[in-house]
Amino acid sequence: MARVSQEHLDARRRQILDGAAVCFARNGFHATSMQDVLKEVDLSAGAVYRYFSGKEELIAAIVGEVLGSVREAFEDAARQSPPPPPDELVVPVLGRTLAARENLTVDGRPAFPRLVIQVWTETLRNEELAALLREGYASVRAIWSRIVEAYQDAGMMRPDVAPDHVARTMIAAVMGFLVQHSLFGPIPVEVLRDGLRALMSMSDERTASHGSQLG
Amino acid sequence: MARVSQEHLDARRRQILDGAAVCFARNGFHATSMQDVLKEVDLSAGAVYRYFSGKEELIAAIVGEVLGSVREAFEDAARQSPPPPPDELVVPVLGRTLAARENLTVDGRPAFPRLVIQVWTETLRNEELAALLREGYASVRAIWSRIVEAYQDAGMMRPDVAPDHVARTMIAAVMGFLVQHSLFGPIPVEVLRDGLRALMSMSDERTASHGSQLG
DNA sequence: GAGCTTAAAACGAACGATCCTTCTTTTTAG
DNA sequence: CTAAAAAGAAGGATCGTTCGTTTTAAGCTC
Repeated sequence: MARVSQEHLDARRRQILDGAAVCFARNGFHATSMQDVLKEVDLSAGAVYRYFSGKEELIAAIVGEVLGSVREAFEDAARQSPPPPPDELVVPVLGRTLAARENLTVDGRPAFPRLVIQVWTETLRNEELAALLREGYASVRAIWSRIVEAYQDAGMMRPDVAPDHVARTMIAAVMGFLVQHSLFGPIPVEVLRDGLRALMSMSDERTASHGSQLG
Repeated sequence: MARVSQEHLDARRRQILDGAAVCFARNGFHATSMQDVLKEVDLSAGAVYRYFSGKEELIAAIVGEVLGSVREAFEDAARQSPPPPPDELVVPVLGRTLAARENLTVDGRPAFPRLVIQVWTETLRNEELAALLREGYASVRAIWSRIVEAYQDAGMMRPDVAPDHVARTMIAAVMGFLVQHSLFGPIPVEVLRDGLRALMSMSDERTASHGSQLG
């Protein structure tokens, strides 16, 4: 094809990104060869290298997309008003995250959660990508801290804990759930929701004095 | 050296494992070349291949050790009697995990948490290692479920949530904390402890009827 | 609108580099 | 002196990438 429509070019680029994403989710970035990718997307080297300057750029593009999707999932969930309690806040975050790129699968399982872990390891060796991750993390952390402050202001939560610490704890729970999802297969989101709900039911008797006027 | 003492053989094996672990924590298993490992441990190929049949076996050995250490950390913490509440249970788990292989560092930072993430990705592509991970996870999950049952039996936690769900949630929190530690640098364990403590202080008003007789 | 033109798009063989591993040689400890 | 341990050059395979060739589709001509 020559002098092809912009839509075709975009579709090709996406085709390559999707095929590469599947390969990377299956085997990781560096155990996946370019030949693997070429076979998966059913294109020749010449075709792929027209759209991406090399493997590095392909990886960077995918990492960027994945980080963006996760960040959006966290930020969108936090946009709800009024902010739902933690156990319910976690549902839309994971819902959106697990639904991301649902069309891409690795032996019948969604590829995206696997991709997330792979992306984490890649940020460990690529400072540029690490900076991107840090930026998104900082943003999410700040937004979620606001929600925690709301909990405290409403007397729903003891006020003597730094909101940031609670935010990081909640983010950790979501991350860990995502890991379990990747490593052990699909888990209903309700597992985490109910788990948090149960934790929330534990009256803390050691320093019980906080705003909630007990009925 | 010829006809060398058993201790020397053991020390060599450990030297190789430690050097390789640092390399793998830095760059991942498959972006690390054998030459990288050889340079790190300051040995020749002939020496290393006397102790390990190849890269694959080296990876498997390290993955096994890492999974074992993490599993021990989780199980040991659960052995405390009486079982501490979640926020305090989490402290020894992370303490032991973060202290594992503390002598190994990647540019000044502990290598072990990074290694954990790398291990996860490796289990995604190696069914044998995946089985090992599943086994350890199942064991930890069962043991932690017991602790949750104790919470419920003592009236500290609402009894209408499956203990396994709570166990998985707590494990998720620890895993996620570990991820944050790897990706963003050292975090005091108190962050997670206080975060959980705050969550535990949230009286769940929707279905408040559970055993704890509010004083 | 059929056929030709042409430049873009895709192909795929092949290159140098690097990979993991082997194997011969050298060194070393008992 | 001897056999184990370590060395390190080199083999074969595979890697990412390039580049000359072929195919294709949009535009032009008649």
